[in-house]
Amino acid sequence: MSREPRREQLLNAADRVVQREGPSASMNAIAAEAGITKPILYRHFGDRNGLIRALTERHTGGLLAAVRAALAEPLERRDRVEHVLDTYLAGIEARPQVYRLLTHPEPGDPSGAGNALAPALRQIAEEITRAVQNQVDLGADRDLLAEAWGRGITGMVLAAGDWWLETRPCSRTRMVQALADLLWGRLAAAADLPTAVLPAAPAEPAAPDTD
Amino acid sequence: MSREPRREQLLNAADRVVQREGPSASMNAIAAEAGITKPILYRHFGDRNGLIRALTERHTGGLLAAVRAALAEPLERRDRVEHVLDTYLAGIEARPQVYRLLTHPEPGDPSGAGNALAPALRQIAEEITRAVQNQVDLGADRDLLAEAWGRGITGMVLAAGDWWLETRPCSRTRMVQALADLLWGRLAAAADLPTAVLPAAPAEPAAPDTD
DNA sequence: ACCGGGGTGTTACCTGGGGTAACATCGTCG
DNA sequence: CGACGATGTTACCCCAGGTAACACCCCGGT
Repeated sequence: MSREPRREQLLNAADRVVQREGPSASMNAIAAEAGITKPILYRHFGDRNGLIRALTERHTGGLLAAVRAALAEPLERRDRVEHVLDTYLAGIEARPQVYRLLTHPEPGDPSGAGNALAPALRQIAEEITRAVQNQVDLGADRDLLAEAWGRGITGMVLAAGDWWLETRPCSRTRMVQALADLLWGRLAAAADLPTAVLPAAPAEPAAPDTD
Repeated sequence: MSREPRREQLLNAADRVVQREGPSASMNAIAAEAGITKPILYRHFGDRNGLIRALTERHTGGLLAAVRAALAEPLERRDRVEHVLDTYLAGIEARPQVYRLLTHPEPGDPSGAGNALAPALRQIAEEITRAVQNQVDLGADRDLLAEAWGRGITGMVLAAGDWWLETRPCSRTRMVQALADLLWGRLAAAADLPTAVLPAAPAEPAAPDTD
């Protein structure tokens, strides 16, 4: 038979293991879960990265499509942005395993710049960039701003969403509001607090652990 | 003699190797560079993570201190934010090796949520949170907003800075402007572009709000 | 009926990295 | 001197990624 069906079965097994043990699951474990041995996995996926990549693509497709759709909703801009934020947070909330794969940069990557965002997130960043380019009038700077903002917003949501998932400090809608407010310049618009400036020395205000 | 001097020498060697081979350099390689063998490294640093952590702390101290200082500059808020952004970008620009360590989440981490930001970046996020809490009047939501924004801004700068370092699409000051503009709500304030709806949409809404 | 190819699967092995045990040495301080 | 705390070593363990060589099974072509 064509290799595709088997591949799917193997991915199912890999999926189970990864959801149980995290993205660092060993090839042996995955093979065992599939009831077979390693060489078969390597025949199908080349190497570990290939397997993880296939798994990631399979999982992130839904989230990416959802974000893309949210970016195209015919809403007021603020509502659309909130919708996108909510879509992303809902996605990572519903399936944390997906989230783990999503943010897993490059399994055993060589290093260097360019991998602060995992591939799946890079795709989301590109969607945002495209949406900004298509929807917002930014004058001559549009390309630069759209790209920088696409990456920046993606990173912002990644880091904030990660923190939210971990500590659950508030409801999802409230988190969406907080992030949308940030994007809407609330940081810039808010008033100064009166004093609260550093005393005089470069000393510590409260608890600056010097790691 | 106290262990400290030797430790420093070992860190120097590790530093050389990491800068040459990236953060995935092996303990053997580091030991060889130091002219010794593995067990000594383990005596000093416990395990690989300990070594990398020590290396990271050594390198990121400067950047963290610089960012902290920038956050406390007595400037208009916009200028202060630009100053912080510029400080960060200048830091990663000047020493990309530092940057690599900075963003290296947890060497061989177990996975899960909470490590989207590497430890060093988490410290930066905390600094931002503190600064926002101390300097900006955000009403009742201050704690939530400050924390969410601290993480969010850090992630934004991480992702955008990563892209900037990699592709160098513009000068540093221009990049700073782009990010500050984003934080200042320029995305929200800009006008809509006229049409630019998705071409592949199944059906076009008769009177889409604002697309 | 035979054979070959593409699929399935296996056992056994290599490489190399993290990490440890056991042992040997040197210098200093009581 | 002896003990301690540092230096260092060789040799080993465990396990993960990855590969070689071999075996089976089915199906379609000649």
